[in-house]
Amino acid sequence: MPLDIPNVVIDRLPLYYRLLCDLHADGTAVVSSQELGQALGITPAQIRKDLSYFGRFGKQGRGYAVRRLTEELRQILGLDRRWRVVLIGVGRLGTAIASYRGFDPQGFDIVAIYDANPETAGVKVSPLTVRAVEALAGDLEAQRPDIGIVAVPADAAQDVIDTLVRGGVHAILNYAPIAAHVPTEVQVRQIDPVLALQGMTYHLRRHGADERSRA
Amino acid sequence: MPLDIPNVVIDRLPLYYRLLCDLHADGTAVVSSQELGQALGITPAQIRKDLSYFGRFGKQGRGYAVRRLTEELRQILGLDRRWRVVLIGVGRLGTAIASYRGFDPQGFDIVAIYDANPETAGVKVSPLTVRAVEALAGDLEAQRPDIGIVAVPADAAQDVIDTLVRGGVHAILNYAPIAAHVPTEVQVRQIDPVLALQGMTYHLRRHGADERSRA
DNA sequence: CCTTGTGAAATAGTTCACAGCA
DNA sequence: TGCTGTGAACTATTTCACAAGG
Repeated sequence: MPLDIPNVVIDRLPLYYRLLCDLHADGTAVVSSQELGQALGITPAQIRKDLSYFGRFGKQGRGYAVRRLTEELRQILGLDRRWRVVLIGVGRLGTAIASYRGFDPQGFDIVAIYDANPETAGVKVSPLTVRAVEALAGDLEAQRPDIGIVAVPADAAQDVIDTLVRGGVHAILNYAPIAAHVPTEVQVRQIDPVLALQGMTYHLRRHGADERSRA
Repeated sequence: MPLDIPNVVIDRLPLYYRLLCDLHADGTAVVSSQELGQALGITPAQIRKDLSYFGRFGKQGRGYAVRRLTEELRQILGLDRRWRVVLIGVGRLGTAIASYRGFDPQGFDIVAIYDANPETAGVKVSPLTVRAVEALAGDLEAQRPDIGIVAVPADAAQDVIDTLVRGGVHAILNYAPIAAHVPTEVQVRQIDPVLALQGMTYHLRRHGADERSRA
């Protein structure tokens, strides 16, 4: 119902969802915001507030029914269906992504994989044959996938992203080290280990004195 | 000098730094906050404010000298030195990380790689031999690396992280799908494609009507 | 002109603290 | 008692808007 839910809230939901799935697998039936917070390093108040945007899922004095809340979050996040994913770029990283076992159980099906290198066109990952990237635009029209994963070199990435967007893809997971340009209605998430490392070295520096004194 | 710089600001700095490096490589000598913002999808005011936490690097009426600003950011982020990195987990993902060419030019040296699988102990990535994960704790004492990259399965990750922390590592890049528990003085960055995808499916759902009407 | 650097204003997000219910 | 759900208070972050300088 509510249309103006902060984006930070949305991005925490998958965290809650994953923990709840684990709890459910462990046989836990009820959990409090306190316990959830402890496990995730988030304050209980924040978790309660986040969930309250979507409804009243808890029972006072008890906590949240794990099964019920898992189901609600699955609905909210749109994980009650499967999503069709295309992967572009089948180098070492792309191959690792294509063969990652974590997507399928969460409802993400990689339905096609593409590479610009003509020598890479051939059977690669178990059920999928690598297609020429030139076929991407046409395939998008025919196949209408929901999500694109971009694992091509930086200098090819914006072109691939443009093709995906023109082909009607509204969600892109970008592993290429560029600031992707997309229309506002297209979701992008960036995965960039170098930026992550550089964000940490800032803190390491300011902390160097401590570290050295332990030597 | 200033000690209370918002963390969001720090995490944008690497973005600026990378763009400035690119501009420098292209021969651009001066750039305005306007232009930087355009390229990164960030408001010019935000960029000016972010930079102002660290000093006055611009010239009114002109903009920022690319070379100067790049140099300042390199200092600020601690990229004016090399950092020693250990990688734990040499499966498909770990192998892709170990052979990624993007770390070295940014000052990150992978100095050792570890795996729990005894069969994996042997020469793997060009200059490095995979070591048994049992050797990690001892090696940390001797080698004192700065950063750990964790690419092991979820159920092994917290143990590895504990070992890294006990061994004096203060920055961890975690690819394992768990909420890592570390003391506050240890930096952690999470790389989790499934969480990223799940954050996007929420938006895809709320947008489904548009998409279907195009069919 | 043009663009920075920056207080002040506005917005966004988090935490508090307590009423209400099992 | 124990815990949720939630306005209100607080804190953080972004944006505005303009003086000042080249």
